[in-house]
Amino acid sequence: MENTTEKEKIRILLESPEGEEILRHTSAHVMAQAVKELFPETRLAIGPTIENGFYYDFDTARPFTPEDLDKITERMQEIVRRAYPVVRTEMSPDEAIVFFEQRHEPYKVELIRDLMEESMVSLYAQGDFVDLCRGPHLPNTSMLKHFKLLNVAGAYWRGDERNPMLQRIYGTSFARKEGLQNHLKMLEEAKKRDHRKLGRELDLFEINETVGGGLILYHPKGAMLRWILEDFEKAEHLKRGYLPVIGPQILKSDVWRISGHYDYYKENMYFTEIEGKEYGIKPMNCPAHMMIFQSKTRSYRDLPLRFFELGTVHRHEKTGVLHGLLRVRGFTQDDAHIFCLPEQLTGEIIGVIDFVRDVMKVFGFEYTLELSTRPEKSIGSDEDWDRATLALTSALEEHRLAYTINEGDGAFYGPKVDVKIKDALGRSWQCATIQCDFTLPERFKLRYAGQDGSEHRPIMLHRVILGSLERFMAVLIEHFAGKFPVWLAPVQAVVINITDKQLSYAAEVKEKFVKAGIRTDLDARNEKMGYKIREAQIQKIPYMIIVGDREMESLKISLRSRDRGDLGTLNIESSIQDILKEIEEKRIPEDTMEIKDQGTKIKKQKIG
RNA sequence: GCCGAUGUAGCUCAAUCGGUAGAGCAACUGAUUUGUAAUCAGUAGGUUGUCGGUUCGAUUCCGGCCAUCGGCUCCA
Repeated sequence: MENTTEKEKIRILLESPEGEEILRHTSAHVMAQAVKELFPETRLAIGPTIENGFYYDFDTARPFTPEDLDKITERMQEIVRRAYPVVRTEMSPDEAIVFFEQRHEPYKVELIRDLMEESMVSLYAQGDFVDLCRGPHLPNTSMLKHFKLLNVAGAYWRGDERNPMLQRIYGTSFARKEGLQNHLKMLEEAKKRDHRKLGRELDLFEINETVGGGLILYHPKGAMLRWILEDFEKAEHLKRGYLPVIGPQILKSDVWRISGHYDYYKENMYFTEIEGKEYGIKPMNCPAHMMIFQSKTRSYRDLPLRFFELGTVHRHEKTGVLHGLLRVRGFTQDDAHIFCLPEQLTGEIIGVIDFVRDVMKVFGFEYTLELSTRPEKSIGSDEDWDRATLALTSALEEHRLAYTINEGDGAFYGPKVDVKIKDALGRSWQCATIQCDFTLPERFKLRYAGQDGSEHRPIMLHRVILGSLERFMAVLIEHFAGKFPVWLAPVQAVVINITDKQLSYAAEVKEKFVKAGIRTDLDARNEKMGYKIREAQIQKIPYMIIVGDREMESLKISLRSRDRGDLGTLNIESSIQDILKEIEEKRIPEDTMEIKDQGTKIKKQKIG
């Protein structure tokens, strides 16, 4: 028997991040054991831990059903009750191969073949179940308490689509009941905030089967939100010396040959034909910007030149990857290309990072920076790479910005800095990215006249701040759970009359708000006030302006805030001023940051 | 693209064993004139995703396609 202090110690250890990782790993083994007991013909593949959980891949005769998950859960609980000690043994890779061949586990054998240079491999056993595993594990299966199997999915062996598809079961496991409960609550909250659900409920946008997958129809309120973001972006870019440019939707394939897209990106592009000439619908904005740079002789005095475009691009994405506004086939990027002198590069990068900082502050996002360096498959000279990487790092260092390095994760044409923002549920999203590119200036033969009178190649940065407006809107919707700050709310206020008697006064009040520049509706329907308030709350309209006899007689209004409830009877003019101030300051509602969890889901989208 | 699930009214869902579909909300009409999250009554609304097969008869069974959802893969 363990004494209490010993138990206490173990409990504390298990609650640490490392402890929970071990716990989850053992959970995966217990699940595999349960599956083997219930379906002995199943072959084991791999079962690692992931953020907040674990999974195990199985090769099965038939896919698992939700009922199977229930059975597996029951059997897991039984295995926990059986309280098997978890025993580590070691053997040489050769012995291990024989061992797993005897047990008819071909995937394990394949894994061991990659470990042949090791002198020993470790195995963990609990009861009859033995798995190849580096460990460590819990000493006993009875220590598993709070776990739940979540879903089944197909997954390729070793993540390669040429390999057979296995059945993966995802689950989660925690040392404390509250941990599990919180996590499940977070998943539920994420479901409630799902931008696809809120997009319908708030009547922002739709994706229509007849129109096509991955193509967005913005409804008036969604389009309003887009406009607000676009106006904001235009103003911010003008403040920072960007010049507007606009390229066409289709460009002759000649351009795509120059840019390299015709060779490297063709399978993601759509093509059309005009009078026998092939045109490509743009998947990126850069070639048009290159052409505009090229359109006349440029001098070093013109640089830096910052071309900005809210550029709508179309990319062929496989049907299975489409996902609401997050992964679409047509989207608009807040795209810019900065052409500069070598000595301007660091300053320009800092300028973009500052830009990102300012913008993310406005929306209330925390973020982290990641530097991605040269990948194996890449083009350009070592000098170019070194110079560009140095420019990025020195910009980060000079600004004393914390960043992590993704070795070899850069674009094939240059290194990049990605910005990962973190939403109210702790999930991260990639939005902004800054990429150095030597290829395109080369391919388009861009040049400027230097101070020395000779021609030089400018350096170019691609960058987006919000990334794709579609994606950013999705993140905003989920981050705010549809309760947008007033400045972003498509409808900022709604006038609610109590009876028909106040209709004309209500219309007057609405006019005053509208004239002041506040997006205000009038709900003149013959419904009870409570009904209209309920509807406005559900529509997450920031302010409800209530007018009854009392307000009409005193020429006042009663104001109700979506977030703070009844604010009492107020003057029209001072209410307008207060709301305008809130809009001006782009104030963020306090309750946005409700639930935090470690859940991390990274969605990337390429820029051009 | 791959594995699995799903597709019924604008939305959320129901329909026993195969016998041509029903509710709530929304919409519309009428009554009601209301004080901080749902007033009452009535009316209308459907080629059950789509194409084909089996059957006397298909929302139901089978197959193809499309789309969506959960993943995988992909994401210059």
